[in-house]
This record gives sequence, structure tokens and C-alpha cells, in this order.
Amino acid sequence: MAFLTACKLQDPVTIADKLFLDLRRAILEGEIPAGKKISEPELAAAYGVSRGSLREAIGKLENCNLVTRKPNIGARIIGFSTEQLLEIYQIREATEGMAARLAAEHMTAEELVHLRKILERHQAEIAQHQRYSQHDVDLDFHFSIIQGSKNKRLIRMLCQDLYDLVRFYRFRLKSGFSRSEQAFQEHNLIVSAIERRDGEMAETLMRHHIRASRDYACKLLEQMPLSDT
Amino acid sequence: MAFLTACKLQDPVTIADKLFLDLRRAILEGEIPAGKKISEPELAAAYGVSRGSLREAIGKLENCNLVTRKPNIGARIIGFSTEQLLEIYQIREATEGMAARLAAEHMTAEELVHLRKILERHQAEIAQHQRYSQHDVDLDFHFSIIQGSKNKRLIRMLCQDLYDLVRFYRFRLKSGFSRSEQAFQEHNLIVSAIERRDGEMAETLMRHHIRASRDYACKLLEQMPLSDT
DNA sequence: CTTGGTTATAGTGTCGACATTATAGCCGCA
DNA sequence: TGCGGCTATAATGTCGACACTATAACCAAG
Repeated sequence: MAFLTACKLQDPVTIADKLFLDLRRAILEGEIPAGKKISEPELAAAYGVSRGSLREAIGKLENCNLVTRKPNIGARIIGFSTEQLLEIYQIREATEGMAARLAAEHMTAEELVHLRKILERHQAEIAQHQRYSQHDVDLDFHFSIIQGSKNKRLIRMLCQDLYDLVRFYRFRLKSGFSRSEQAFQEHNLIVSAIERRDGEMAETLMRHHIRASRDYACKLLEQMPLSDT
Repeated sequence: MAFLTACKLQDPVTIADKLFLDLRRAILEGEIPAGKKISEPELAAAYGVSRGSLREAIGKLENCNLVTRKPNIGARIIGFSTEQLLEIYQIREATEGMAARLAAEHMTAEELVHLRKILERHQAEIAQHQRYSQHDVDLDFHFSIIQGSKNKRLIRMLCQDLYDLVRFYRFRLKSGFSRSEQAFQEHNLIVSAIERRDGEMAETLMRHHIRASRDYACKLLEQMPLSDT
């Protein structure tokens, strides 16, 4: 899962950081059900840590938009809604479009080679109908382009905050999610534009790609609405 | 300062929240010098609170990107750099462009009236050469459009996180910052496009506007580089 | 005088306990 | 029986103290 290397905290040193990563994974993978209220004493006991450390970890989760807190009431895991998913797609369209434009300007030759390799992996997995891991390939693709923008703040905004939500939703839609062939073609066009250093075109293509992805997700949601688990 | 009403925590109930707002203001207005390391015991004593509450407040400041923390080392106020300022402009171009597009689709008639009023205020202040408060008018303008997008996550991302940084930099550039007339014309065009419900044009104009603002800031920086205060 | 190691000190991370607030259950009353 | 207020309980907010880490000052050897 190369896309995880984009995150900081690869090797957490403090208890609160370890807890944060543990809880984040548990939330993203549905181990802790969405919308559930967090009981600080309960969770602290379950993980064998103090409430102070737990609160610090919850604070970080709040920054990642994975939990919401209200004063004197407590924290609860975020729920999901079609509305929120559409909001995320709108933000991705704008920011990743810009990222693609910047990547076309700033990506190094080595990074372009890496991008091409991701495409090859993608193609190989399509040939073998490995639709499960396709998600990782897709995330790797988008992460690489974001990294290529060289805009540190943009990278943090997307890789560290927004993409947690993307993974959160993607995990729930995983079952029927297979737009691989079409997505691969679109990825291919984007990379070509970046290789030509055509930032304008790269941005346009990326925005189209994300909009297509959104439309597909919407269709899925109409057939199979999200359930609270 | 109507633009502050866009923030949550209007009336903080908990000590940590009050501290957070206090510290945020102090940082934005340069009361605490940029780049300064934070001593938890010192600050806690200065504000008469416990270190625990202070740490919670610092955590929130970290989410706003106003301080950075390293494990076992501590937190320090962010510094500023031309590079970072350019990064922020790139993000604003993408996200506020999208916000303008969405605002053209979703803004209500009342919100459009409010926008027009802001333009009138802007014009009045130009006539009186009140360049100081022009910044507030400008922030109000951008805040209103962001709010008009009706994308809750986008609103939070911009109003709650990114715009703290905008204010942080704007405070340091305040002295020579007067692009009022030009900015007013651009604002006018944007509002017209939104009134026509022309999202495509609104996005284009907003992106041009922010790019022009960036270019102006760059010129200022060449003449008068940022000093660490 | 410089450099490497050692010790002292200040600071951060962690914890358990107390104060305050929200919530749920219960009782009394209409 | 239904509703309003009260009480008890549990949870969150806050605090002070201890443990561990990084830094700075100091000393000794070259």
C-alpha cells in the first residue's frame, strides 16, 4: 500500500499517535461503526491507555474529519451521506485539478516513470480482473500526482485530511466498485498530458475524470444506498 | 467584522476553546511573534490555566495550521515565507473558483442582495480612501461567496482553516496593500456572473481575480520582503 | 583551545483524581 | 395516564503530579 507512505507518522513515537493511527484504521475499515458515539472511559480502558492520551488522539481524528465533537457532550464517529460524498467530489475536482496542473509543471522525470509504472500495474490488474486491489492502485495514482504538485500545503490538505474521507467512503462502496477500464483510460490521458507538460489539459482531464467517478458513485448509490455500518 | 461570524465557536463554552480563540487572535495579529517556540509551562502560567487545557488549545491551533508540533520537542508558531504564500494562493485559486461556480448555482436572492451591499460598502470606502478597513470588506466578499457555495465541507476548509493563514499573511502585508479599485472591478464582474447564474464564468473570473491578487502580492514582496516579526 | 562525554535542568508526555455538566430514571402531581 | 421537575449516575472538562526525553551547561581529555 504505497499510498500510505504519503502520510506522516509512519512510525509513531508517542502513545497518542499510536492510538490515533489505530483508531483511524478501525474507523476507516468499519471496525468501529459509523455514527457511533465515543465513550472516553470505555475506549481508554479497551486500549489500556489514559483518558488524556485518548483525548489527544481524538483531537487528531477530529482534524482528519473522522469524528465530530460537541462541548460537554462528546465525540462521535462521522456518519456518511450522499450529500457529503458529493461535497467531497466537488472539492476533489477543484483541488486535484489544480494538483494535476502543477504536477505537469513540476514533476521530475523519475516521478513520471513512477507514474507510468502505476499505470502498468493498473493495466495488469485489469487483465487479471483483480478488482479488489484496484482501489490501492487508484489511490496510488492520485497520490502520486498530488505529490507531484510540489505544493506542500495542498499535499497535506489532500493526503492527510481529505483522503481519509475518500477511503472511508470507498470502503463502504467497495463491493460493486469497478470502473477500472474506463478509469484506466482516463488515467492514461492525464499522464500523457503531464508528460507533455500541458498543465491546462492535465487539469481539464483530471476534473473530467473525477466528475466521471462521481457520476458513477451516484449511480451506485441509487441502486444500493449506504447503510449505517 | 462580519467575516468573523462565519466561524464557529462564536461564544466559546470551554476553557480550551477560549484559550484557542485568544491564542489565535494573538498569533494572527502578531502579538506572539511568528516562528516563536511555545513553552507550555510559560504560556499556561501567563493565561492562568492548566497545561492540559493549553495542550488541547494548541492541538486546535495545529489544525488551523497556525502552529507546528514535533513529538518530544514542542510546538512553535508558524513562520511565513514567500513560498508558502504562493502555495496558499494556488489553493485559493482552485477552491474559491469552485466556490464561485457553486455559488452561482445555489445562492439565494437574499444572499445576492447581501453581496451587492458588500460591493457598495467597498465602493464607498474607496471613495473615502479608507484603505485600512478595505481588508475586512474583501474578506467579507470572499466569505460570502464561499458560504454561497452551500458545500459545508468546503466552507469549513476555507473559512475555518485556510483563511486563518490568509489573515496571518494579510496582517503582515497590510501597510502597502491597496489594490482596491482593481479588486472592486473584479468583484463586480464576479457578482454579475453569479447573478446571471453563469457558474463557468464565475469560476473563471474568480480564478483570475485571485491570480491577480497573487501577482500583486508578489510585487509587494519583491520590494518589501517579509521580516520575522 | 577544541572536542567528546557527562550531568543538570527544563520541557514534553502520561496518568489519575476532582469539578462540572449532561442525561436518564424516578417520583409526585395534575 | 401523561407531564414536569428532581435526583442519581455517568461522562466530559480541568487540574496537578510524576516519568521520560531533549537540550544546555559543564568538565575532562587530547
